[in-house]
Amino acid sequence: MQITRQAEYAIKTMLELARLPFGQTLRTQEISQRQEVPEVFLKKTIQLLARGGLLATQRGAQGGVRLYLPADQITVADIIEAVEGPLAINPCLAEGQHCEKESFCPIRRILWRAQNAMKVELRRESLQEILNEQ
Amino acid sequence: MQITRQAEYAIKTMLELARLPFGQTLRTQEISQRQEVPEVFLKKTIQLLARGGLLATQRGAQGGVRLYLPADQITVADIIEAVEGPLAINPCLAEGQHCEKESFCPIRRILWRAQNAMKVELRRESLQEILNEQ
DNA sequence: CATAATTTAGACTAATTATATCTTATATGA
DNA sequence: TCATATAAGATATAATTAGTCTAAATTATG
Repeated sequence: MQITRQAEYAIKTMLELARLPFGQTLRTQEISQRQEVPEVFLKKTIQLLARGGLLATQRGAQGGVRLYLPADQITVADIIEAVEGPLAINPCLAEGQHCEKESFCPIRRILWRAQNAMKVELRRESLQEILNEQ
Repeated sequence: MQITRQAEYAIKTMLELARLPFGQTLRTQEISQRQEVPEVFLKKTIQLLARGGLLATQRGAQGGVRLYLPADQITVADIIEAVEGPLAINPCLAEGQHCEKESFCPIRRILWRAQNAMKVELRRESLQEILNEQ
């Protein structure tokens, strides 16, 4: 019932980048040091975020990572989904999933409500708003 | 971000028992067949529920498993906690946990809200109410 | 008291998921 | 065009979760 460590690292990374003026890059190494996450592992995490359309990466000297969208257009839900896949607390509740017991399964209904309540919160605020709150 | 398969089996088991008049027992084998969960694994799950104070078990002939409390006093949150431990979407958010960054960590605040919203839903209805809804 | 039914307990295996490392490809600037 | 910085991709290791098997303990019943 926990998000993965990788998802946590991803959120930290995105927040770190969201503090910069939009468009500015940071090296993975720098992020890893500031947020105290293992660098090589962070690179893989960044790959997932890039594939998910949340980060732009640039190789080579002067390269690095930057947000693909402005911080007011990204939510924590987006980040978790980019790293873990669909936000679902049970396989049968992932979007696009159907179960033949769906119509009468009492578990599905209660879990769906819980999942939905959680999603609503994770989508409520953008990274920008989260940082402004402090 | 998912509950474990074991937690799902546990919820199914508890709902199956909640359909019976309070005090009535069912054999593990019977539950496993009705709910289509592997029997030997279900036994382990039942142990956890019994240790968590949710089930009473009785060995021997005519033995079996029954609810320890009436179905209107049990929530899905109770069941998940008995099987998985504290309901937390990140280690730092488990009850009793403290983190020195707590006061200013932006991740903690947003995740806490999401976790709380989910918990509220999982505690909103008793097993009795869940079954009555159908 | 003997027997059969049934759960308990623990060790073990297999599968899946998470984490970490190593190698390759690409971009930049001298 | 070469050396270096940097991310991408592939592979290996570790941890967790899921499931099985065996033996022992408990209880009801004849």
